Amino acid sequence: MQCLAKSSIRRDTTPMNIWWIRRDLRLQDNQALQLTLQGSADGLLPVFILDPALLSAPAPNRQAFLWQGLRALDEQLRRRGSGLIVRTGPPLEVLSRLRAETGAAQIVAEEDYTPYARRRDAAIAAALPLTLAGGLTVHHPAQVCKADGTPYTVFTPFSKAWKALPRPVSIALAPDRLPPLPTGLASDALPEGQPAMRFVWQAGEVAAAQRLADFLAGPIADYADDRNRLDLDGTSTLSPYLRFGMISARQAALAAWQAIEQGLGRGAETWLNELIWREFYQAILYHFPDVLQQAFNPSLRNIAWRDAPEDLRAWQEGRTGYPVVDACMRQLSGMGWMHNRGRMIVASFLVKDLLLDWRLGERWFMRWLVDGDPAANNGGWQWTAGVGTDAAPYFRIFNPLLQGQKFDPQGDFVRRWLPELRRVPTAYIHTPWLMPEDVQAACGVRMGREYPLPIVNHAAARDRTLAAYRGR
DNA sequence: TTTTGAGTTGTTCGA
DNA sequence: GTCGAACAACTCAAA
Repeated sequence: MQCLAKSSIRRDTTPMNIWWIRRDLRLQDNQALQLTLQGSADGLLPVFILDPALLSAPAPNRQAFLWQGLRALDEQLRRRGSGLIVRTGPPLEVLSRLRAETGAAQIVAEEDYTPYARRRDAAIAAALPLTLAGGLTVHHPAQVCKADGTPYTVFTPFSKAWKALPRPVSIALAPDRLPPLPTGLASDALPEGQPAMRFVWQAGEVAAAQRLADFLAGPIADYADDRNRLDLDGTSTLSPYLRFGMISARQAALAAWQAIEQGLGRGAETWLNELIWREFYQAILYHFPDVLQQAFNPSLRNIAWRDAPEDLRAWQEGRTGYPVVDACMRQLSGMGWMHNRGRMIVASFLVKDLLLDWRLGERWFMRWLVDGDPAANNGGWQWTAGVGTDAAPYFRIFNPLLQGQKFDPQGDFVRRWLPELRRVPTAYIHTPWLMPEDVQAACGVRMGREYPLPIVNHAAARDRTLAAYRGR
């Protein structure tokens, strides 16, 4: 009762519930928010917790995006008569204290499927009245299972079962008005946060909706073909928004279904499939949390990876001597994002040309990606390395020259991210080491000086990798 | 229980 | 230049 006496909060008038915001930074189609409002209490306490266990991981771009998104959410909340409360510390302690301060009854949050989130939530649910709501995915991972109740581990049957489930019919609109915050409730300041690069991402629900509208008005029509082109803006670029729930998976899927009905068939179908891939990897992580530590496929856990820190650094810094690989890596450091085709190219290069452990690449991506999501990132890396569920066949090794020529035919993408190659003729843009001396002189790129020679011979590296995979 | 068909995203080689 | 087959064998999912 001591804390009651000390407290300056009026807690006698309005009973309230806590909306614990984690990766659902939106007011529209937010099941956790709806559930909080539907509870017995009249008051609403939107809370974001700065959890040291999560924020200690180096991810400057994602954090900058998060802070910006929280500011945007705070503004949306204020406009509706509420506001965002920010607190710092281990979530269990923070929530306990907050309940003591305000007399809040229930805590509601959107369910998250990472092993850390599940451990955390289980511990909190054991001590406090925590209710979890769906929303991170369209369908809960436990819903998309085989007839015998076990999870799918192959994409195609998973997607068939996913599509056979009843479609969500409507989304909940953002509430017009929200109950006011109790007076005198302390809130920590949001960190400023410096992104590692000139930030091109506009965070928040409004920006997400705009991005979706732009995608639906243009690129979706040719998505089936153009999504693979590095030199075009053919993708949705919604991944950072989906990562932080600034748009819900359900909103995206509904948009895809509508587009299909409006006759944007092939493009929209392909995009829906990509959304289902996202759900697939969330489900894999949910059912097989160990994938974050080791290969899903037990027979591929003992590949003899090379130990070559110099090669790793060359890959990280984008100076492997393969222009398309280097341009993609510079795109990552330059904008905290990489084209999906690029992710496959550089992942294949790290694993199958350099024969370095896929987990090194997984970690590097998590550090820099603004959309870095443990499930999707891990799924992608295991797929490329050929060690995961439904993995690429061992012999599927990307040839960086062919990939560059196919998906960046004029070299526009390479020139955008590797300005040192701007004057290299298109005929040599993906194979600058083949330039004769006079061409090198003419375009001002001397191999080994302005641009590195390839750090590995692809054909030889390919044979090395085939041997390593056979010999495991 | 057994059987059958299928499995995101590629490359290379030889006709 | 284009085209089809080979690259292994295995596991999954469903009948």
